Amino acid sequence: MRIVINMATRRRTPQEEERTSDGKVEAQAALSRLGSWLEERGLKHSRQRDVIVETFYGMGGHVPVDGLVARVRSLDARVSVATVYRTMKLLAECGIAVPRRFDDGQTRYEPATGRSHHDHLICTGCGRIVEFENEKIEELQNRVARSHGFEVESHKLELYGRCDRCRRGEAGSREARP
Amino acid sequence: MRIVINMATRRRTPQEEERTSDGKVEAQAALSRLGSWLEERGLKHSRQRDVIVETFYGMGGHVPVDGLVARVRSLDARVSVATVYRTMKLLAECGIAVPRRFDDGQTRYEPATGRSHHDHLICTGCGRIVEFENEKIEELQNRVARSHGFEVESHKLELYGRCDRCRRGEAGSREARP
DNA sequence: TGAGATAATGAGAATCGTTATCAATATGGC
DNA sequence: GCCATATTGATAACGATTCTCATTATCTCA
Ligand SMILES: [Mn+2]
Ligand SMILES: [Mn+2]
Ligand SMILES: [Zn+2]
Ligand SMILES: [Zn+2]
Repeated sequence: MRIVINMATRRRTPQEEERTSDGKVEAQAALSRLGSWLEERGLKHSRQRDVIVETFYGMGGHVPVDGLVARVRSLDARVSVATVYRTMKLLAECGIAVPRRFDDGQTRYEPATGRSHHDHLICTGCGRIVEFENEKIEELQNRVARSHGFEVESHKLELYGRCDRCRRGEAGSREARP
Repeated sequence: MRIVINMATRRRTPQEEERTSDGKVEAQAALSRLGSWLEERGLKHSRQRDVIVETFYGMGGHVPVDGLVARVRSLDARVSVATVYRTMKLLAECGIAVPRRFDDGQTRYEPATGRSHHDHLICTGCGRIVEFENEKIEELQNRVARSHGFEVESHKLELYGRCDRCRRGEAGSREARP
């Protein structure tokens, strides 16, 4: 077995993340990170920000804002949509969440703490989203960009298709169809 | 020199297309293709569809709908936005135009006739859009998808970064900033 | 050529996701 | 607790696109 500190601190792959994350510890880390980020720039804490962060981390995956609003409101019915949108923007700014816009015109957020860059496979049947990393593709992207005089700052790579489950006729849907 | 028929009929690369397309001949081809497509399903053709197709092909590149509307209206001020949207959807359906949604929330269309699949480099400085094809990336995409049980139907690959011109400080803008 | 059937159009209302406005409220340092 | 000010909630506004529906154009066939 490896040294525990090592296991805990290195970046996890998407697959590992999916297996190990239960939301609770991640949420705590995110909250304290948000806390110091806010203090550094003279901003204030709030009850609703805490609720939103905890709920967000509790949901996991690629969370659409309206879904998050619904879940948050089941805990505190007075939280407004505006606050949820504002808070998720904050989380993106301070590196706690990453916004994703797939092809269905709504922004989803996914937890970012301790996770590495990855791209997405999206099932056009059931909406399932699978993450992958491919160093070779990234390398080729940089190469083709440079050959056209570009320096890549970011990229978007989404593969749309049918997952194995859907090709067999089942219609399981764990993530809402995007 | 190669045989002329061969040069004229094979699919052109993005770069060749950019150099050779003047819009006029392409527009004629597109119009007749649209004509038979409409007749095949008992639809009618119309003055405004002709104007829209001609204008669209005259503009070239990656045309935002509002830009197309403006240009069309300079020829016929009565054409409504609804008609332009409807027509562009038609053109997409019959394979004359391809819709593209880059990261600025508006749909652009590009001419599709006789062009091959390609992806895009987008300059975050001036909005310039450069097209590229990379067979190796496509191959790797299929491979990674299959390894996760997916069969790719379509994909989106966009590389965002700064072009050579912009990195040198110029701010030339041939395509509107997306 | 003209009537009838129906597809297409134009104007504007409606939609959707998101952001802006602004008065009311909460927070944090003193 | 007080005050300055950051945050909130309710709702209006927004931009892109689609929908509605009454009017108009196109096509077919006599
Ligand atoms: Mn992800
Ligand atoms: Mn293109
Ligand atoms: Zn599926
Ligand atoms: Zn540029």
